[in-house]
Amino acid sequence: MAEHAYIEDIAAHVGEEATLKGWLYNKTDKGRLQFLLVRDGTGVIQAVVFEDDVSPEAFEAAKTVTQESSLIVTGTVRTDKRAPGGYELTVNDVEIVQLAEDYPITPKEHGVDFLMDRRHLWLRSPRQHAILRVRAEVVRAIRDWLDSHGFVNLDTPILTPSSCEDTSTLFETDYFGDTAYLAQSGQLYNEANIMSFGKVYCFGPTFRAEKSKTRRHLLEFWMLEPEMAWADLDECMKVEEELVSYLVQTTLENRAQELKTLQRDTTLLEKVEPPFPRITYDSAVEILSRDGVSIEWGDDFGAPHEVALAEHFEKPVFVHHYPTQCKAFYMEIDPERPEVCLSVDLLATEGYGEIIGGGQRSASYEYLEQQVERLGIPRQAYEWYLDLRRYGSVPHSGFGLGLERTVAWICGVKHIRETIPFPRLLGRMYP
RNA sequence: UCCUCGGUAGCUCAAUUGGUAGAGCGGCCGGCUGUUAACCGGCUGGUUGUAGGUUCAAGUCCUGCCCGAGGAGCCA
Repeated sequence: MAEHAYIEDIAAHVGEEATLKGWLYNKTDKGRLQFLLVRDGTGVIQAVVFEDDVSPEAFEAAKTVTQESSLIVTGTVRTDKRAPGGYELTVNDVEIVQLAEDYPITPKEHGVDFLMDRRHLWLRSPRQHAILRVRAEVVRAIRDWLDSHGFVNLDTPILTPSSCEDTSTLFETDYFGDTAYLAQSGQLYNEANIMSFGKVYCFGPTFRAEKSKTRRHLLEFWMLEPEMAWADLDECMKVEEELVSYLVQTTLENRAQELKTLQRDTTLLEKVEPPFPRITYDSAVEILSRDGVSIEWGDDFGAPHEVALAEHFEKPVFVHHYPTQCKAFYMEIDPERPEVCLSVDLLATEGYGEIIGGGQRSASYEYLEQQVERLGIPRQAYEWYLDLRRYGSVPHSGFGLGLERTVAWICGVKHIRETIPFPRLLGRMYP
């Protein structure tokens, strides 16, 4: 293919002739003057075609080209205050590569159902493009930060054997006669990995067959799970706030244009720096009862509680020491108060709720053995996990960060479905 | 799974107390050298989700079903 320029680099081509390859985003027909808004994945530029400047064939192409047709335009790059973006192409040739007919998504309003059925095309819209660029930035930042802070990336399996008492929230698949389940978490495997590598993380898709139908849930979502040997609850929180602050600040810096497209008010995001406020579950319950949001000690927080709590803070807030009964079986209990455990959730600002759940894991063979027995979990499936406490057990902590929830928060988008290219939702697996 | 709301033109919606189904956008034709979701004139558009029921008459009222949205629970 012949060399061509990209719109994001267009400033370097001012005064030169450039060839752009892309798609027609929109067009204004002024008769002898055609304004073509061309996008190429890296940006959008206005290409101006004047009848006297081009061949009759090229002008005809400009006049008849339709929304989302693929095209190649050649022209001189200029700065122009009248142009959206500040740069403009004075065209001397237009070639239609493929003429799109009746592209369904117009620049006007559409409903959710209509757009979701056309997700493969919706991805081209400026807003979706901006959100997914932010997603890619957050992913890059996650890896950058962890890789440069001593974490080893060791991904964990997606096909896993039955390992809990309740398989109702697991997707089931055939494993040559055995039953395999799609992973809900890589954490247990991470715990094995840290005993070899110290600090590790896995980052990949996880699956929950929950019949959740809310703006915060996907059946398939991406979760980052760092795990650290020799880290207690406090160190866990420090890593979380450092990481989250880095993600937010990096995105503010590198994706300012996209956040502007999304009309994101970044006032609160700019304040996201360590340390984050830390409150215990007990004081969270107190705050909530003062607010008149009913909660009984021992109950886990629902979405309304998380929103009400977060409203008291201008930064994400840690809630730690949850009741042991409402957290996972492997959480370390507080030696002073066994009714609470060394767990911590991070609640985002502005009503986005929980973006991280984690804490210190139990290092005790005896306690975990009891837990497995008490909950009626098949012991055989956990023998390897118990081994980790038999051969050099150490205090350790880790957490899971929901990528899509984090991206939704940073972008300020209402629904998580827009933060992943092809969301898997209750009752929706197409396209 | 439960609660609430909805389904009318390609899209977004309107349609009075049950009385001839409408607008904007899109598309098509024409006009314009500075448009920013352009504007101006014309044309094009319908098995009102589905199956029954009530009625002289149903988009409108009743019942079942299907589909969607918002919320709850659960969680990242």
